[in-house]
Amino acid sequence: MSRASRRPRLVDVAEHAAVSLATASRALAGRAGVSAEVADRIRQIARELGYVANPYARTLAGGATSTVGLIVHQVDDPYFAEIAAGVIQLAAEQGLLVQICQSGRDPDYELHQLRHLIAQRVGIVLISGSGYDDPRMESAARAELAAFQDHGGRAAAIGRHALGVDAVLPDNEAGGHALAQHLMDLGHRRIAVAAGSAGLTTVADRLAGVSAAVRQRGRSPVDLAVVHSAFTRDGGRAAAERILNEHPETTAIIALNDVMAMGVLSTLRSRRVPVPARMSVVGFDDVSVAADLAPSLTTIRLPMTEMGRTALTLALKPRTTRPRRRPTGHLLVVRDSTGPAPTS
Amino acid sequence: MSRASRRPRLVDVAEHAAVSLATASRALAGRAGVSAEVADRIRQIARELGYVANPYARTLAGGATSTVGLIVHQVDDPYFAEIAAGVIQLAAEQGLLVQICQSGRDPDYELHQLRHLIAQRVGIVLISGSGYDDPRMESAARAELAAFQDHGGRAAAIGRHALGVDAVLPDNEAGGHALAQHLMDLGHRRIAVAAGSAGLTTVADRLAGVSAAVRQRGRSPVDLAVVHSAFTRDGGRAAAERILNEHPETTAIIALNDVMAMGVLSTLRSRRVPVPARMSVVGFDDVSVAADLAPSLTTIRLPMTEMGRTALTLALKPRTTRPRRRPTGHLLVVRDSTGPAPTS
DNA sequence: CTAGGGTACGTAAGCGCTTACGTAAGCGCT
DNA sequence: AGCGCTTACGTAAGCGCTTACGTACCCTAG
Repeated sequence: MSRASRRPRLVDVAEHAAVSLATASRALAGRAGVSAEVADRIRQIARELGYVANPYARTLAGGATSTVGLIVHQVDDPYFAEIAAGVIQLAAEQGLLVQICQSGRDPDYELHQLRHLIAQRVGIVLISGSGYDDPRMESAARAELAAFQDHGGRAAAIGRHALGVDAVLPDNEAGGHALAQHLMDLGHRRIAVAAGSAGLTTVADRLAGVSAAVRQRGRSPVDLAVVHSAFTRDGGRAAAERILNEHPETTAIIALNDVMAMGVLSTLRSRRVPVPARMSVVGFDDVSVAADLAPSLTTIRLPMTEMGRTALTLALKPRTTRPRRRPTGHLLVVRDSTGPAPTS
Repeated sequence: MSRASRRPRLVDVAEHAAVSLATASRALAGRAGVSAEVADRIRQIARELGYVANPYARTLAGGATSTVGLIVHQVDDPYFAEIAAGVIQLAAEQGLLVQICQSGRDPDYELHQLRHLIAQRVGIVLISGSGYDDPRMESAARAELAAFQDHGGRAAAIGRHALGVDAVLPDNEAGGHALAQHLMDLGHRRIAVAAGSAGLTTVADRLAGVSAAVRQRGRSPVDLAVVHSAFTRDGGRAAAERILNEHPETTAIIALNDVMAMGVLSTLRSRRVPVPARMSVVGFDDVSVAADLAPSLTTIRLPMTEMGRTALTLALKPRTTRPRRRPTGHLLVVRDSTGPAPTS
């Protein structure tokens, strides 16, 4: 290996400016104790030299850690991809770097990743994905995050509320309610839900909204069948199979997220069930491809990219005594996958 | 803030094991100079204490940097999301963390991100996205990577070959050739290409394959119209508009990637052009949603996730004098978006 | 004119690790 | 027995920063 000149260090800047290390450090950090003109000169020289602080030295010496750890289930799931895009965007604007981990939807592995991230001394942890109904499932992660914050770390959650940290939370219940309402308005009376794994709060909340809407419909009762499966495309396929087999009279399927809806549509296509003529389908999230599916998907729009940005914003603000909660808006987007209930 | 006990440090491990810092360090790094039994004892104690080396201290002291920087255009573009998923997967298996950056398809910003990553002292840089025809566009990045490697950094590229580093490269030309061949076999003689920005090697290569296939068809000549636009869904929409307006006799559109194809399909849908009855459409990449589009997309399959893994694998191997090139397989996947040319 | 206090800067002590070098013990060889 | 070599370990010098503390200096008030 050749050895081109090494990167400039802080001493180089200090020497050029004829000041001490401490002064140079203070000037570049923008801290008090340096006269304005000296600080300007130092910054100028640093720029000319192309000086960039070594983050390892900086962090080791007790400075701020400038990296944010982001945990998602799967980056190539469009829901998480959009969240990640938002986080990365804002991080770049702030000069932060983001370390990304996939939990693969496995709570144990997720905990492992969380520990790993903290062990790697990231300054901020952002965790997305659904929480678990059973509080014991969350308690380990919760404890880990609490200890992390006690050591000065900052954390925020996206779409989960039981972690004891700031969170940005969509109103899953209202969204579920709106979907069911939309279908009932179209005359559907036999509705099936392709739900994600039982035990997930996201599933429970969205489902609760659906049930509530159905229950409010006192007269002309509605049949509601719930089939649990994985929150993935294949999960959606499996759920649709079961719905077609076990609840053949169903006229509308509520998939609890868009990725499942894609699986549902796929199964309906291969089973030659016309959508929406014979079966209406709705999703949840409005991932960007939802509009391009066959047929385009009626769904609840969540501002994923913005959610990612908001979560980082929360984590960047000084911590409050009680965890903050930022609600996100949501919107029913009606497209071509829903239509009037077939008159059998 | 409470101060729960600090994380264990190497001295703690050393003390418990009654050895020196140096010995503990060697044992945990698996380096020579420690007897097997002592090394085992040290590792055992480290495990019990839950010791995890501080990566900042380790790196500062000259140890290996264990973080890989990944540059993509946009994480929520499915092509890049799948690459990222592969990189993150393998990195996790290897105990590495990945820092991810978005270049937003802007060569200047990409260079900025590259510099930032290197300034942050990542150990490995992986760069994806298309290269540029004009070698001067790549030269700055190339120089940056060369200097980086001279300082012991490792780098690999995904889908770009002019960077002077190891690369995993799909055969874009053969893919383009296969697509054109497929359409000509179906009887299409007026083909339009919805190409990404001119100046991108990926575009040029795929286009070259298309042209070659058309040229080889000596008898029964084929009209080929090329429309350049952005490598995005909106770019696909715009290209399709122009094709419909300026080349109304077109019977098949080759979108040079799937994301553009999504835009093309979207435009055809709103313009009520039946696919494939009136117009065949093909894409390139086979992103996971390609099968769920309306209609499902005929395309060239590239193993994106595997490409991500391969790139990291290359970077992890000791460097060779000449940059290595790993070809990737590709496969024509025929679905419902292509059909026989309409007999006008 | 001097005590007290603020400001601007320098000195030096780490942060937690890796590693070059030093040393003592054990080995085989002449 | 004495030599040199290897092996196993310890000592200590950094890596490039931040920051507590120390020291000039200047300004104001008494």
